[in-house]
Formats: sequence, structure tokens, C-alpha cells
Amino acid sequence: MLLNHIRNYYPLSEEAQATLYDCFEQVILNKNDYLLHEGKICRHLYFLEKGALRGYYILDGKEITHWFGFEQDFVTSFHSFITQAPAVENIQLLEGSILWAISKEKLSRLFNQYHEIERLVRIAYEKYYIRLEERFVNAQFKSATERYEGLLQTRPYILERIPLGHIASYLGISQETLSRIRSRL
Amino acid sequence: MLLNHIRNYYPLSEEAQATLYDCFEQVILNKNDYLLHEGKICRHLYFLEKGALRGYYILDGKEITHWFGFEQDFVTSFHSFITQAPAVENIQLLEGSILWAISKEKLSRLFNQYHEIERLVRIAYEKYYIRLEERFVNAQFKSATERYEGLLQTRPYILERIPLGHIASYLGISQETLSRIRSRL
DNA sequence: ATGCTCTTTTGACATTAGTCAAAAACAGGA
DNA sequence: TCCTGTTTTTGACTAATGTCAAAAGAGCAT
Repeated sequence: MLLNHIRNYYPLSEEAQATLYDCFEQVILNKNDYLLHEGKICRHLYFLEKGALRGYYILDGKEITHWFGFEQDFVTSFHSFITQAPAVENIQLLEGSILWAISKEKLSRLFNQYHEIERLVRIAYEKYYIRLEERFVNAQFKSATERYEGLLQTRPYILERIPLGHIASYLGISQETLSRIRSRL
Repeated sequence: MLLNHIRNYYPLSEEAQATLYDCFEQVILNKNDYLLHEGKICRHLYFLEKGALRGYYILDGKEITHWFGFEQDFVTSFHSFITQAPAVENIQLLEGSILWAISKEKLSRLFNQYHEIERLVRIAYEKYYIRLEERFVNAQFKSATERYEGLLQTRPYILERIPLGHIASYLGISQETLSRIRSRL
């Protein structure tokens, strides 16, 4: 699954593909388990083979879910993973999941070994950056209703798999407001 | 200036530094000139030696300024530069400025030539990503007043150089609201 | 100083979204 | 089926922010 994903989406030589694949280790976790707790340093990047999870942090005593991960996503606490500083967020499983983990050290070694793997990650960052830019624009300049409609169009499956409370906080609105938006449509 | 900046902030071999530097060309523009118009493809990355500019797009007939660039920033329309699709945003000079431009083709050639330059850009993306993540969290989960106070603390110079209307839209609030927040503090 | 333009502030009112509390709907286990 | 805990919806009220219009202030050329 992971190997297929790499093969299909990333233009790597056979050798680099195999070496990359060998660096991942399988992790299996249950619903409500934590992949990362606030305050810990996130030392791994994960590929999510099956399942769902969320990143959230606490603001004014409330949980703010700021991203979800699903099948075929690479996930981590980017801030902590990049800086190796303690995480401000928690990563929690929303469903029982199968993941594949690679440590930051292994990844760095791969960068030295294969220019093409570092390129791949550079390009992956470009894509992540663009997506985050879109979300940023949505967050700051679109109304709650528009954000909800956008989510409906681009990732409707989220609405079926995730409790409304998490989705409301992901959209940056209260659960009551989300409920009212839905009843209006 | 550009060369110094590269020397000071990026760990490159002398050879790579020199080659990189040679790929930039100076651009001088006046206040209110445009570096990029909506609909055009952005083919260059710029280093801003002196001056100030903003990226904005039109939403519901209004200009939305979503970023500013100042001295020593690398700027471009990231979305268009990365995807080579027509830009949705405009980049406009807020002051007469001195810039240095490098084309996407030249940069790609440098990536092939020097692994270390591609690494540098990969790392730069990590930094940009983290900053954008912070702005995103601010936009979605902080109040207008908190966003203004944050700007005051982290980049007070913006407030002296940029008209309030642009700043309000950068903060995602109306100019009137910004004016009222300021009078309260 | 005068007039012109652009920027910033103020006022009155409308709209959006948040909060708190309670009711309704749903889901899973005994 | 009934109970229990969780999720979702509804109601009443409040707070934050937006909109439109007008006034005040600043900068600059004449």
C-alpha cells in the first residue's frame, strides 16, 4: 500500500523507492489513542494507510481541531517535526488505524543519500504550502457558510466520518452555528 | 546585499553561492507599479533588497491584501510560481523598490546542478510553511483585537509604513473595525 | 493660506456568530 | 425493548464585526 503509493505518486528510481520503503515501520493504533501528546517532540513522519485522525490543541480550555488526516495522507505535527521543539498540538486517532512511520533521522540520512528523495520532499512541501494557503484564505476571508459549503464540495466524506463537533472547530465556528447552517441548506 | 544575505543565512559552498548569485537580475520599480497582474503566470522568484510590496486579490469587488513583503524577503506568487498556472493575485509595489529576480527555469537548473541548493529551498519551504501555519491559526481562532495586538508585537514597523486600509484587510477585518480597535488601546 | 485628494475616524444600524441551557435524536449494550 | 451516554438541534439572548454615510485630519501643490 505504502509502496504502491510511493510508486504511483513519486518519480523515484527503483533503488530509492526500495530504500525509502525499508525505512518505514508499521504502527497500529486504536480509536482514541494518541500519536502525539502536546509537549512531546514529534520525531516521526507518518503515512496513514487506513483510518482517520485529527490534530488539535487547547485554546481557552477548548479543543481546537485544526486538521484531519485520512487514507494516503502523510501526517505529523509539522511544526514540531521540523523544529524538533515540543509540540503544541495533540494528534489523536478518530478510528482504528494502520500507519507507517519514518524517523526524522532516517529521513535526513535519505536526503544525503538520494538527491531525488530530497527533491520529492521539496515538491511535497510545495503542495502542502499551496493547500494551506487556500485554507488560510478560506479562514480569513470567507463566511462560515461558505467554508462549510466548500468542505461539502471538496471533501464530503469528512462529514460522514467525523462528529460535527470536530468539524465545527475545524471550520472555526461553534457547533451550534454549524448545526444551524446545515438546517438552513 | 543579496550575496551577503545568501552568505549569512544559507550554508552553501562558495561555488554554489557564486553560481546562485549570478542567476539573479536586478529589477527596479516605482511605487504603485505591479510586479504581477492577476491572470498572468508568475515566472520569477524575487529577493526584495529595498522597499515594500503587497499581494492582493479581488473578492466581491474588494481588494484583499493577504501578504506584505519587506527588505530581505523572498517573494513571489507562490501558487502561480509553483504550479505555473495563471495567478489569482496581484503583486503591487507599496514603495519604490530594488529587487533581484531569478526565473523558475534557472532555479530548476540550479536544483539539478547543486543538491545543496535544492536542500536550501526545501528548508526555506519548511520555514514558510510554519509561518503560514501560525497565520492560519491566528486567522481562524483569534479575535480581531488579538490579531492586531500580535502584529503590533511581532512586526510593528508594518503599521508605520503601510496605510491602515491595507493592514485591515491583511488582518481580515474592515478598516472601521481596525480604527475602533486602535482607539480603544 | 487655499483647495484638492487620500486616509482615518466616528456614528447609527444590521448582520453574523457565540454562549448557555435545554430538548431531541441517535447508538450501543444489557 | 429500555437505559444510558453521546451527539445534534433548538431557543433566547449577547457580543463582535460589518456596512454605509458623513466628518475630520494629513499631505501636497498652487
